[in-house]
Amino acid sequence: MSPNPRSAPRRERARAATIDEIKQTALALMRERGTVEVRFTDIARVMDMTPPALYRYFADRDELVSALIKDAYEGLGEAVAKARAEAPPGDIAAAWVAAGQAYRRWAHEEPQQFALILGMPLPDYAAPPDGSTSEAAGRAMAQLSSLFVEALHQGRLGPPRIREVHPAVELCARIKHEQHEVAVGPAHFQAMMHAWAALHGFTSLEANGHFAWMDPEARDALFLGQLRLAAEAAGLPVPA
Amino acid sequence: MSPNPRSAPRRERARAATIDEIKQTALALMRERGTVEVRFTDIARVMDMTPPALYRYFADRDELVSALIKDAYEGLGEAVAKARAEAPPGDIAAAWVAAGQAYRRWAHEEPQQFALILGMPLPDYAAPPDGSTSEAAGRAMAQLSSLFVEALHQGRLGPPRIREVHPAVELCARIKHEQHEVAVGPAHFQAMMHAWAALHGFTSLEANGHFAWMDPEARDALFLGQLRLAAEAAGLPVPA
DNA sequence: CGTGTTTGTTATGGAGCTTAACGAAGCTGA
DNA sequence: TCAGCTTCGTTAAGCTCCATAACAAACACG
Repeated sequence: MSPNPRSAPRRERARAATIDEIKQTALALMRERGTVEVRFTDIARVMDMTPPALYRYFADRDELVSALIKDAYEGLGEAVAKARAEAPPGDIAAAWVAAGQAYRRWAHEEPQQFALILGMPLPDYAAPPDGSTSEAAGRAMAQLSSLFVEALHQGRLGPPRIREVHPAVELCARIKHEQHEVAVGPAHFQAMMHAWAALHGFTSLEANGHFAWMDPEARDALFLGQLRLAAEAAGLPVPA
Repeated sequence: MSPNPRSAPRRERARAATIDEIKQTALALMRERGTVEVRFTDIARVMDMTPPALYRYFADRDELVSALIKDAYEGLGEAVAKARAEAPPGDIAAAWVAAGQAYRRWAHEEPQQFALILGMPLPDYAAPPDGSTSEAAGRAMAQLSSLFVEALHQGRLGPPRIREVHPAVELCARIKHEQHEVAVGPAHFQAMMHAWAALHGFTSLEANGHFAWMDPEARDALFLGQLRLAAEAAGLPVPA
């Protein structure tokens, strides 16, 4: 064992650390400038490197952005999952509020990342080829779906306030059900989508500054109202 | 009147036409490439001009984008107003559906313009200094508000499904009321915001491709369900 | 017509992305 | 230890685009 047997992994770790530093620097610059645009030149300058050096780690700028998008998907998913896990166990209403607040808070704190994954898709970014077209959609649905399942098991899932489920929607629900992505019936599937849309709408408008004329306290209250309304319509226990 | 007395206006008209052509070309390129980015070089090439010529009409690229944003505000506002006007007069439910469908259709047909005004704001674009921070928000509110007023006058505006209105929200509603931007009470003000958020959430998710895995027919049905739910919660007549 | 304005051109500079060519450092194995 | 390979960084250079400057043509108007 003349050299270090972990020498190769060490180099890999250094590489991983550099990749991470690049991404973190890119995020910091995005936050600083309030844009999703990011210049290789700036990243290099902050990192005390020359721009071409970055090409050892990312083939081009799009590849960096793709990596940032992937991270953002995970970041949002984790934030929501963590909030749900930290809510009082068994309390569906609290879990729904916690998840919604996490979604909103993440969007508010990371508007650039939020725009990256849920705003207009980049022209050339291809979703990771591992299946799911939109990972964020998948995660959101999974989080929501499990909430409904938990409520069902507790016998606290009421009928959603939906007049009738259109056959096409029912078909979609069945497909999702067979893919084990959604474990509830068609009516609750539709209710889930409505709840997600309402949550996302408020979040998106607020994150993009269209509620800036409102008092923060009013925004908070309004958001809670939106969550209550969605829960009520979906047949979930209504938060206090 | 040796030359044409309207000769000066003629030149102005030519200028206006060129400005319009630049903007239309920019929009066409945005649609074609699926981006909000637009290159002066490309616009000039399409218009058989050289890039510097464009600087006779717009000081820089940001000024062009600002003009496009302003147009987009108007485009969305007009689309919604037109749809409302064409709905059967006096039928609140139909008007709500028509307005919502117009909002959704416009976002679907012009995702770039939609992103421009309701997506992440550009870093350096300053809202037109004539007051309203977000014109789109103002227009949307005005459209919604007038819908509620009409329902009220018809005696068909029920109580919104809202438990209690938070004092901060009530204050916001009063301010808006005094500014003559919203002519309904606090509870219905809150209901309006909820309705707008739900409408916008579905529209935004769909326009950004996050419902692409769904059948178009299912999306249509889902959207209608969302509108019904929002109307019901707001105390508006519920569409059929 | 002659003058000043408008609108276009070509020439030029500067910034950013990206590739190519090269050098320094570190791992690897005799 | 030392030669060879890989990795990582540099400098040099080309391309594209934004933007300004300087200049030429078209045009309104007295």
